[in-house]
Amino acid sequence: MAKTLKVPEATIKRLSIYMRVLKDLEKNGIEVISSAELAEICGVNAAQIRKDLTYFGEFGIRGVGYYVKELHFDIRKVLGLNQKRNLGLIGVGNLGKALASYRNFSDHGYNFVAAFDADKAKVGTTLPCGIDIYHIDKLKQLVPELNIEIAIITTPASAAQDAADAAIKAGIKGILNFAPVQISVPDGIRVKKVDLTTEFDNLAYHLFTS
Amino acid sequence: MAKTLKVPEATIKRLSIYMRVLKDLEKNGIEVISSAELAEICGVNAAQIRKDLTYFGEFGIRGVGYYVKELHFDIRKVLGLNQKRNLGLIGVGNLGKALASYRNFSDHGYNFVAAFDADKAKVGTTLPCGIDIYHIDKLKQLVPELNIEIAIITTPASAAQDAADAAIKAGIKGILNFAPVQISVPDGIRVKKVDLTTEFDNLAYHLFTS
DNA sequence: TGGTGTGAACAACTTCACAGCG
DNA sequence: CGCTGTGAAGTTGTTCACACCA
Repeated sequence: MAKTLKVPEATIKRLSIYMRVLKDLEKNGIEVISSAELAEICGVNAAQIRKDLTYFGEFGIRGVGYYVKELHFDIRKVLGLNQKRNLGLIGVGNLGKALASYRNFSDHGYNFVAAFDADKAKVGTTLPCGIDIYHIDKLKQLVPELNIEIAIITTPASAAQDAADAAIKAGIKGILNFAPVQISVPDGIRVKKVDLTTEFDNLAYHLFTS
Repeated sequence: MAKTLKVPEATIKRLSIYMRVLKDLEKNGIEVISSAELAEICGVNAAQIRKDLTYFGEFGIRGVGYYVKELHFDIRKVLGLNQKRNLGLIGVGNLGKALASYRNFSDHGYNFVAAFDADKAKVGTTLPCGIDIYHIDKLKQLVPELNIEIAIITTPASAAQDAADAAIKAGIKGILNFAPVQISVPDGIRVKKVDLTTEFDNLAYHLFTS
């Protein structure tokens, strides 16, 4: 019985992790798992897992645990990941190329369908992974045409805001921003920033301080 | 007057962001900034910034704000980022190569000094960015020799745990793990996992669910 | 019996509101 | 006067502990 209390942001993040682990367990033929065992693998508290799940319903069997395959399917559905998503890459540098060819994304239903760059020398060429590179001006046309839902920005910091503006004007609703700069967007558009340097800073702090 | 109350994890993460913004402001010749202005740029609450800073001392001037250059320096010091760090890359695939050549890291004092891989065909060659590739067996020797402090794991999931084990045996204390798998480590070793697929999942959830 | 589902206690983090200082 | 620094209030997220059920 799905309740519609507001779901903590932290819960959403963990569900995505549970899903990955369940997928793995399923592949290895594990059929049933308890919250305690799953917690151990995911590195979280067992009550946490049970509580996370109650936001969306009851999925377990008392005295037994959870059916791996079933729970995997249910979480998938809850997260809206039971369908493929088309991605557009904006900014074809080293990082962009690496992301576009990262197998793990397509394994999870995320497919790059086009790449965009301002550099005329790159436009018209094709990435090793088979994705064509278009000029940024083509966003407006290709976003609807190829049904691109999410833009991945891997431009230099100085070009990131323009890239975001162009993507939004073309109809993009979600952006994953790898450029080391905060970009501002109108209401209704969702941006996630992935700041790798921040991760280093954090690690360094914990390693070398006090 | 630095107090030694425990510092929230969330505060550490934000300090790293403030620092990046302050660095930028300094470059643009801004000399003074109020918590309200800085908050606006960072997308957080002004009181949050002031509170974050109180964990480490008093850095502002009432009625005025903060001296950009000074605050930048102080946060840098607090985070232990006032010195360079040597990184070792383990797993020379597309992602690894992209990270090693990412200018933004070296701009912030993080330098890749060696790369390691199990593939004999890669060993002995040099990356475009000038970093030599060694066999994983060389970790034990080169980690102390090159003073490598942090390992960046970009191997396939199946090789990540072995890579971590080897790095730890060689004396590494901090690991940034890009492989899509949870790795387990002994006490005293710090691991940060960067899970890019999770970021997509999160974005997709917010975009396409209720 | 053993493990889920969950209210209630607890802990962590954020925001408010204002005293106090430059 | 304006903006910092900070106790106190408010909010959000986590863990406990146990009733309940397969």
